[in-house]
Amino acid sequence: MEMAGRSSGDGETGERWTVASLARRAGVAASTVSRALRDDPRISPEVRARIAALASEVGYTPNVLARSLVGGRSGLIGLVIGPVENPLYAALLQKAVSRAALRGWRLLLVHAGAGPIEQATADSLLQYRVDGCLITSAQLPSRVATICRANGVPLVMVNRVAWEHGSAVSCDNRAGGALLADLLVRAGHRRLAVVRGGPATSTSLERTEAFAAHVVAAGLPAPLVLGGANSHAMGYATGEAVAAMGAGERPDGVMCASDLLAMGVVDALRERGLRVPDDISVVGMDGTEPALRAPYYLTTVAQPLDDMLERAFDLLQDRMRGVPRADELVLLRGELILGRSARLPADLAGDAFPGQSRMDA
Amino acid sequence: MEMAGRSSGDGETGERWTVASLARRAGVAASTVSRALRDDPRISPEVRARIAALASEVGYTPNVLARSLVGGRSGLIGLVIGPVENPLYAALLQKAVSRAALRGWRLLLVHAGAGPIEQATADSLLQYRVDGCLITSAQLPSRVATICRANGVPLVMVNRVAWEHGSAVSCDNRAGGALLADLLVRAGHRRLAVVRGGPATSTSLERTEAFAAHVVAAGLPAPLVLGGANSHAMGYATGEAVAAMGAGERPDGVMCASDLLAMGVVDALRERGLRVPDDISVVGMDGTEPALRAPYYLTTVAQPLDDMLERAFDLLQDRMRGVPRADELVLLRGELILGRSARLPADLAGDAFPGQSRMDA
DNA sequence: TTGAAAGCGCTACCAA
DNA sequence: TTGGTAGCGCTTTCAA
Repeated sequence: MEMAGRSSGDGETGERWTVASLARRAGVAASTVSRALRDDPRISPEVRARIAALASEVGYTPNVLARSLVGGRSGLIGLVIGPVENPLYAALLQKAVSRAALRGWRLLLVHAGAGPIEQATADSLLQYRVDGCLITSAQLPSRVATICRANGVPLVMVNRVAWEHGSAVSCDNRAGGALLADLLVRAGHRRLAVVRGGPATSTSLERTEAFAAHVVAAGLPAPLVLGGANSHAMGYATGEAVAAMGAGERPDGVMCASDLLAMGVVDALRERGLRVPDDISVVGMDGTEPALRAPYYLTTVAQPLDDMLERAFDLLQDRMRGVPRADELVLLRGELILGRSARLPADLAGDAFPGQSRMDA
Repeated sequence: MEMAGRSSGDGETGERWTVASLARRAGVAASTVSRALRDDPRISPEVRARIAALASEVGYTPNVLARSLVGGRSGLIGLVIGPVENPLYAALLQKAVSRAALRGWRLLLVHAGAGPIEQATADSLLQYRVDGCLITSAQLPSRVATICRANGVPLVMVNRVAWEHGSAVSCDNRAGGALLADLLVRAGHRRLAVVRGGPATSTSLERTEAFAAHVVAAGLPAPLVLGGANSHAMGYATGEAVAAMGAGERPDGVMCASDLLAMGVVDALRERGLRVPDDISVVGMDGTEPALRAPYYLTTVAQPLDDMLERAFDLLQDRMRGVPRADELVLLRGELILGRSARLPADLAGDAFPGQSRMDA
């Protein structure tokens, strides 16, 4: 009943309409229908209008699978996303979907989560002939990257540095780490600590290394190194450990490799009766939404996710057009967000209350 | 260089291998290759082994698009997911991906987020000939549902009741609401309030209605009705309002339609100096991970997400096989989680500390 | 400006 | 057990 009522030579009842059935119905050739539907200028306005009307009347939808078969492009982008319990990846996912749609691409969800990618799953990239692949995950090695490279599938990674091959768009983690170090140092902190994320994640390494380097360069002792996995639980455990330290050795400022870690640290410190930032300053990095609101109001460096994705899709598009291009690494500057989780330098103290205020990093 | 070295009659250099090129190379017919690769029992073991070896040697990957064209099924499931900043949807997404992979399905990400689905996006369901569709979102009306129905695409909704058509798998929200009401009433709360989510979401309505009904049935005054959107911000605003009430009129127990709301309420109450649960009990619903940990340790009803998805995929699979089946509504019981955000009835008081304890709902 | 025919990569059918 | 052929729905030559 969605189809045309009568099932004469053309509208095969119950079946979906095709270019051929439309052509028969309209009394033209299939090629004409095909061209008309894609607004080929060589088709006369009348015919085009007639076919367009017919198509919309019967609710025709082109079969992209068939189109891809001949055209060679599927319109699909493979998406590998990190653990979405991390709000950062949740945000990336959401933005990626809408941005992809703007370019007429659809996302094939290849993997989500922290676990390794199974072979069968990775194979689907090839089986579905994805035009490109977007990897959003901090883990360094990846089977998907290997497959893409071996098969000429354009690949862009977001929030991670390309490991062996593929292009990448990332926040300038070193700049961010240095920025936070500068902030804490200028605010008068003297005993600092860093809480690291996963040992194999470029983001964590870059952020904490740059922080430490900047602290040392400022003449302070090297920060205490804690953590080692990117999770709230790890942050919490670290916070407990810090709270258990004697007042003489306890750091007065803690830089975390991610907001997730920072939230865990803050939770543990507060549960142990320590006040943030009065007793100890905590800063994070990522700028995820839950970290910016109550009860954290975290001082952090926000990743410019929209810009990152836009650039990532640009890189992908260039390579999908077939133009051979070398791999690129694009670094975008993060934005310092002055929350209420860290003591501020005197010259900034006015900015921090009551909400967050932002300044370019 | 991924291809075979010499480009004789078969291995077209740089191009991907096809059934035809494999056949030429192996000196057999294309149909033989096709059958051999799919382990058709009619192919002799030797030939099959030879072809399998060749295929794996050259790194052949079947083109699913072409296969779908003839076979009629794409192996794709369209996925519409709610706002993933809500950890509930993030968890659902992650579980859906891995569970789909177990059945050999891939997820085509059609939409993510709270916004409405654009027409072009919804059309992709038809264009890519998805075999079925999974909607995970609390919003009641949906363009996608209409499209699926009009085109015979099997549709299952998770965490929401089917609006006009389609099957659905949901947590038994009424039972959950009643369970929480019972818990609070038995613990001696006398002035209760409910914080509702979006006005058009079945989950919110069912949960709060059942809660209220149960409270009234217990002989207490009808709960105060607050809220009206499912977000942390709304929870926070509601918590502020509650905190501002005079001690005489302020509720002593608040039931929230979601964990997200409950977290907001708790954050606001605490920021205003009220203690949870000493001054006021707060319970949520969903059982999302952030709500279960510090600083919330929420008392809530956890949705059995794994079971829900499994059932949803079962429903989908039945309908994808072509067997005509009526729409079904599957309700699964949630699990009461005794956290630390609500005062407990005397008979349960021992269970609640120090971690969470669980009991079947 | 339109039509006829070939073919994308694969599977299914009918013979051999 | 294997091969040839047709055809899925579409686009794209090449002719008319």
